[in-house]
Amino acid sequence: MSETKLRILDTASQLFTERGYEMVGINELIEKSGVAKATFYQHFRSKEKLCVEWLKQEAMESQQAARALLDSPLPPIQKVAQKFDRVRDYLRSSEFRGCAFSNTATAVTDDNEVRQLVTDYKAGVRLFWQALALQLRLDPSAARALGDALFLLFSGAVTEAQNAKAIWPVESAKAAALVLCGAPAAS
Amino acid sequence: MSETKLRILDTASQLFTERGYEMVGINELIEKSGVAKATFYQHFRSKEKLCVEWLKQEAMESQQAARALLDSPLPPIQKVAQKFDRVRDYLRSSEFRGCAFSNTATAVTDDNEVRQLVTDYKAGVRLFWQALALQLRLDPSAARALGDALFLLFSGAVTEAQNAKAIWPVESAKAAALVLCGAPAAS
Amino acid sequence: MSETKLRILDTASQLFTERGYEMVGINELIEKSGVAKATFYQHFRSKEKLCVEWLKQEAMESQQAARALLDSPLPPIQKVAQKFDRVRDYLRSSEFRGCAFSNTATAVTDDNEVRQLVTDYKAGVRLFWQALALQLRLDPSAARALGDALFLLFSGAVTEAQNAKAIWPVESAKAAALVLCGAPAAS
Amino acid sequence: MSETKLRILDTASQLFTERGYEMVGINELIEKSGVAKATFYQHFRSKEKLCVEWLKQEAMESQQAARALLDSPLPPIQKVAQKFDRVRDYLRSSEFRGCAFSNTATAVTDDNEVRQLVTDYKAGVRLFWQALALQLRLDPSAARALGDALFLLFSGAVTEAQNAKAIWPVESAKAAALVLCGAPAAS
DNA sequence: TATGAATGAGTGTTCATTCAT
DNA sequence: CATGAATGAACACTCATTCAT
Repeated sequence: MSETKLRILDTASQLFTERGYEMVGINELIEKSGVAKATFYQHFRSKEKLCVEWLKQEAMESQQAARALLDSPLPPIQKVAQKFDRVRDYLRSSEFRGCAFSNTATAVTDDNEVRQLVTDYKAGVRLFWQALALQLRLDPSAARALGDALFLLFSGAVTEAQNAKAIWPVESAKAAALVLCGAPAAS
Repeated sequence: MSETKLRILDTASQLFTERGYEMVGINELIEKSGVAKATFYQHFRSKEKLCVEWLKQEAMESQQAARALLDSPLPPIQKVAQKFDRVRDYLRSSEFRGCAFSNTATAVTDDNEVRQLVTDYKAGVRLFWQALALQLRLDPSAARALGDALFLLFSGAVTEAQNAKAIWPVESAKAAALVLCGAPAAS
Repeated sequence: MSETKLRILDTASQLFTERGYEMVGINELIEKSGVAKATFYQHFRSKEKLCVEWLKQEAMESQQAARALLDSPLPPIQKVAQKFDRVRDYLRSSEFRGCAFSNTATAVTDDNEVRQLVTDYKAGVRLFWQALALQLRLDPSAARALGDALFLLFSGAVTEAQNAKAIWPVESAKAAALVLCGAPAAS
Repeated sequence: MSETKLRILDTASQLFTERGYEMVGINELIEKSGVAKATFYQHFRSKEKLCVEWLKQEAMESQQAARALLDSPLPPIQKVAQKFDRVRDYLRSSEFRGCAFSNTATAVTDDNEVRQLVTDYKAGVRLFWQALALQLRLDPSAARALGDALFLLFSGAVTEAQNAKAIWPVESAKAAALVLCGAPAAS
């Protein structure tokens, strides 16, 4: 990937994260990237393709972090706690902009490459939580149920932190998650 | 409220719900409403004001349903179940478009009347879940924690049902909610 | 003239004077007048007709004042001075909005009732200055020349006071006018 | 300056001069210029910025002519006469559209870049007349007074030529100007 | 006479995209 | 590989005016 293309992608990542896919125009994007408009279109066939590449990159990074956490030697219950702590830090640092995938999905039509990407990404995240739940309990059926519950708690926490511009949803969700995992409730 | 204004508001409600606030232009809106552009602007000072009226109406209906459920003679645990069942039916009927408030919030800048409306609405929903939790347990502190957990599970279920275009998140969230409420787990 | 019509005309007079004919919309006009839109159009066939009635009224008042000044027992040279003093006071009180007729003429097409009104009004003003000049000197030809000069000085003073948002053009024009009239120059 | 931008500016100059800044819409402008709307906005950030560029160009040309006249070896009294003769020719050729700066000032709000441009331009013209007066008389104070008188006579002549669609105001003002300059009156 | 509701034609501006070089 | 210039279609919004009652 050329240095120019990377610079555009970085700029896009920053702007899309900050304000959302459709609140960022091509003009601002190329200006902040320092490239000409035609140069942009040489690297990305359309704004939507740029969005796709951005989300693919985000998905890759997210999946690597997820795998690393799964493979780490921490006790599973602490992995759960860490996941919430990390998103708390991320939300604080990003002015509570929430989940890039969920947010972007609201801005595109249904029969759309971006939509498919979101669906696939979310399916992957769900699998992560189920795998993590498997590390907690041996019964596969119960693990799936617990994993889904944790996934949904986590998703709700991110969404409502974005809506409230506050961190309490993450803390509350973390507490509930630990309860569901069988840990003694924190005060 | 005049019949024309109601017709515009109904059209807007449908289009905004289906495709989101900023994916719907004034031109389409007035065409589908069957009114002239100037007629629209005689009833709504701006597109954003229309959005505000739409969300206010949605909030009112939602709050009335919430109050009715709280006041109903059902056992509290069944009220929790019903809440999830209702959103399941709604999501099915609306092609999984998710929460109008969360979705709209992603499409507006931060210092904005719409944003405030979303924040206020969500605060109201949170209070609903806490009140419902209070009907389950006597300890107010535990009730608040449970209420928040249910609120976040519910929110996550709606978000991920929208992302997956599937109903399983609602069912899974409902099951987890019942577990948190102390009910014996359903299969 | 009905009381309603008068109220509209008064409001128009104020708004047109303050901001100019085309910077004032019908909507603002009827709102500030406190009448319904259809009521406005019952009294004035169009915005342009309103403009015509406004200018006619302005012209009448102006001509009455001019006649009164001509007929007053003051020494002619003092009448000249007074004319400049009065416009100075008017400009100060109106935030230097200048001549309603000249300003309005710039905002309408050429083959237009308003344009004709402006032309006629200005011809009247020119005659006023010539009549005043006649009171100063007996030679009719020289009086016409002096009258025109005073007319143009006066017009330039009003225009440039408006452009500069300052009163000096009126004072300078007055001084030059007095010189032209044969008075000893003021310092 | 690109050829396209120049074409737009030329078209604007012509239309604004003929009918005034706000009587000319962007649509007509681009159609007469033969460019697409977006092309226009690539060259001018707004209609107002176009106006600014137009007036700046007009001001530059005017100032160059003024300087050239001041520097010419003509007797000062003939420079005065020439100034009036030139504006007479211009008014005839432009259907008596008058002063672009004065006319435009009536069409914009007060706290406005265009307004400032007008004020500055007019201050420059005033200085021109004062400088010209200085070439006639040695006493600086009297020169300032004479310069202002000539400036206002000139301005009034242009305004009233526009209102009357006639050339006599320029001729009368010229005659008066020569009188003020101490020349023997022309018939 | 007075009005509330409706309108067609326009305003200035921005969008993502393409072309010729 | 990069660019400056151009574009059609859409954007949200306002204009002066008219209609039915």
